[in-house]
Amino acid sequence: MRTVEELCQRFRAQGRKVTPQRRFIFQVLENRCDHPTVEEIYDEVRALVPDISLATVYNTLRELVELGEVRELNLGKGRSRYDPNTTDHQHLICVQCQTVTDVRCDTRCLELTPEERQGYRILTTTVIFNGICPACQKA
Amino acid sequence: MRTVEELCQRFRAQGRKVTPQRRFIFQVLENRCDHPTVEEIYDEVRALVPDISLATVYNTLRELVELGEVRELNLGKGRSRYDPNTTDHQHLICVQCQTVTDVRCDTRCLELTPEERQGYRILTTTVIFNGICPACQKA
DNA sequence: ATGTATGCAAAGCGTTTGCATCATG
DNA sequence: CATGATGCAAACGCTTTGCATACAT
Repeated sequence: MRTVEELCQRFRAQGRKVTPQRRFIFQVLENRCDHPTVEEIYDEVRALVPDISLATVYNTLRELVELGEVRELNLGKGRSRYDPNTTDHQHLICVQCQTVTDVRCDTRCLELTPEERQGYRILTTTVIFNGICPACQKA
Repeated sequence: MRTVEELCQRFRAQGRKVTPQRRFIFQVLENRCDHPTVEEIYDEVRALVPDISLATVYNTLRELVELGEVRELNLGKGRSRYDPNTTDHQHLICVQCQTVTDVRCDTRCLELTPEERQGYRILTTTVIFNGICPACQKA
């Protein structure tokens, strides 16, 4: 995802408006690698703009996802998580505490053979490593 | 997943009861590779037991998942899909029509190095190939 | 006879939407 | 000043739960 200022420019360039609420949401997301949920983002932004509505957070996140500035992670049931890192990478998920960590690993070996492809045209490949994080291993 | 009769035995062995509703749900799932949703299973079972309740389908599916007889697929938003194939395999998903197809491919190359693992103990690796199915490519 | 399963309806949870009001460009 | 954004609350879709009744063991 771009910097807060770049995002503001991009929004304006598209006829969208830059409100204080949006600016704070961008700020909370910037350089974030802990894959927060909407609720977590909402709580942090609310510390800065006390009467922001949850719907505004949802709406702004949806726009950021549509613009390709943020990636939405649907890791099974429950709430979505948001990832401002839009470069190619995979995720490590702790099955106990649900912590999500970025991994960068070579996935080229996953290229399917024509038979395996079954006529599909492959666009992207998602890899999720499910495991137990260091903290949960101790407990 | 086991055969209908084997499942019935397993249920009884655990103190669970084998009702006609459950038997029909097992039957609809047996040898199934199209990854049906709860709604689809419900509709098919209802053709056999007209006044079965949706809650019974949900409850029975949950039990089958807990017993490891059926795998629940949470592919992003929306409803879950159920897969009676519990052997090691991956999925091809059409991003347009949401069709899910099984793939069997070698994922051994995805073994993470110690640095990549970041202290996690990896249990399973989920791979999803997102693409466009043959039918949608024509349209 | 005991206890689990059922159907129904209501509640739950995360997310979206409608609408009157507000404020950016 | 026009248009898009906001906050609120209600609606939504999927899933779970509470409860009285029915049925498998």
